[in-house]
Amino acid sequence: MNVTTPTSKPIEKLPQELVESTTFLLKRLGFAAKERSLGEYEELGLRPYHHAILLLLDEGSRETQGSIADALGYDRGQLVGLLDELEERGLVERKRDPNDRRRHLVRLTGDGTKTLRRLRGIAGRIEDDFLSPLDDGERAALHALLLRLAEKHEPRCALLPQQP
Amino acid sequence: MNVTTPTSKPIEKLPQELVESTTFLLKRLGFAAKERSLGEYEELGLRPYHHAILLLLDEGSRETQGSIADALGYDRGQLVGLLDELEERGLVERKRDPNDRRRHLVRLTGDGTKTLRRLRGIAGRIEDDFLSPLDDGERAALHALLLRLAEKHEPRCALLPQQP
DNA sequence: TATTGTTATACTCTATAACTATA
DNA sequence: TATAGTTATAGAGTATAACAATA
Repeated sequence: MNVTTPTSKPIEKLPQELVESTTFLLKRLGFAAKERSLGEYEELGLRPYHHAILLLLDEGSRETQGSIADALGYDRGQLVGLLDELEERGLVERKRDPNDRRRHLVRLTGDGTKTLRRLRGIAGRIEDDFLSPLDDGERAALHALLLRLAEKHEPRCALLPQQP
Repeated sequence: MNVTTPTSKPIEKLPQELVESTTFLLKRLGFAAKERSLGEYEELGLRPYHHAILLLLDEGSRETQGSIADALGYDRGQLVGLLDELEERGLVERKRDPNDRRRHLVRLTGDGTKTLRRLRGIAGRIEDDFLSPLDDGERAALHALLLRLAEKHEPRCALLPQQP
């Protein structure tokens, strides 16, 4: 459902109760951020999913497909297609793990590193534009609050080990 | 892509750069909030879209389909199906506007009001659980910050008229 | 001719599960 | 038998545009 484009006419207001709901704002802003990202990444023919994969590979050299999927929370079947697209463009390489021939080891290529640099630039611009209504202190405060929520709802975001 | 269910195994960490990105956290948390809402609303056979429509009708008695779509940012074609579902359950009524027979006037029924009460209860519980890592002051601070962003990215959320 | 609501279509996303090859 | 990766399929969600009635 297209929720992004404001009408040009006098703007009809959302119900007050929705605007007062923090989870509603999170849903709408998350959607807006996603739409923005999809649009900006399009110039490289990639999506945020690809960026996340390249970032992960850039951090810890070689990963198996299963560990990539687990770390990013992606479905393994979906990951195959994403890696196919990255491999076709020569941004990553897959090769069999000689120790366990069921596994594929994936790694960044030189072109992948270059493309990652461009993606970082795009992502940085999106971040800065999206947060432009806030000053630096407010941005830090928002990030800290979101991180607290993410530790509960997205445990992969946790900075420190969970205490159950 | 299934991003909700944490694995039971030792949790693989997301790339640090993603966790440090506020827009990334907004996307993930917005998605998590959406999934949570969809699940909880299921017991009534409804979705958050229906809740938003009922809230809008509850605020300002009779609305045309076009004004509902504009206020909520929904596609008009999609709204038809949502209203069909609400009408089948007897939660809203549609009738032609005698002044302009192209228009349909939509209003809440008594059952609609009752169901809205139950939806408010569900939404309140979701809100409280989702924000449970934060105390009251932190929740207010987060809401205020998100509202600032929403005024830019979702003008319908604006509390005061825009100054262009 | 423009607008309101409706319907139909197509396209994207994603969830599921069957399949292979290795272990 | 269980696991890693692959492939195929179906379903939900949504965007687009054609359409009928009315202005």
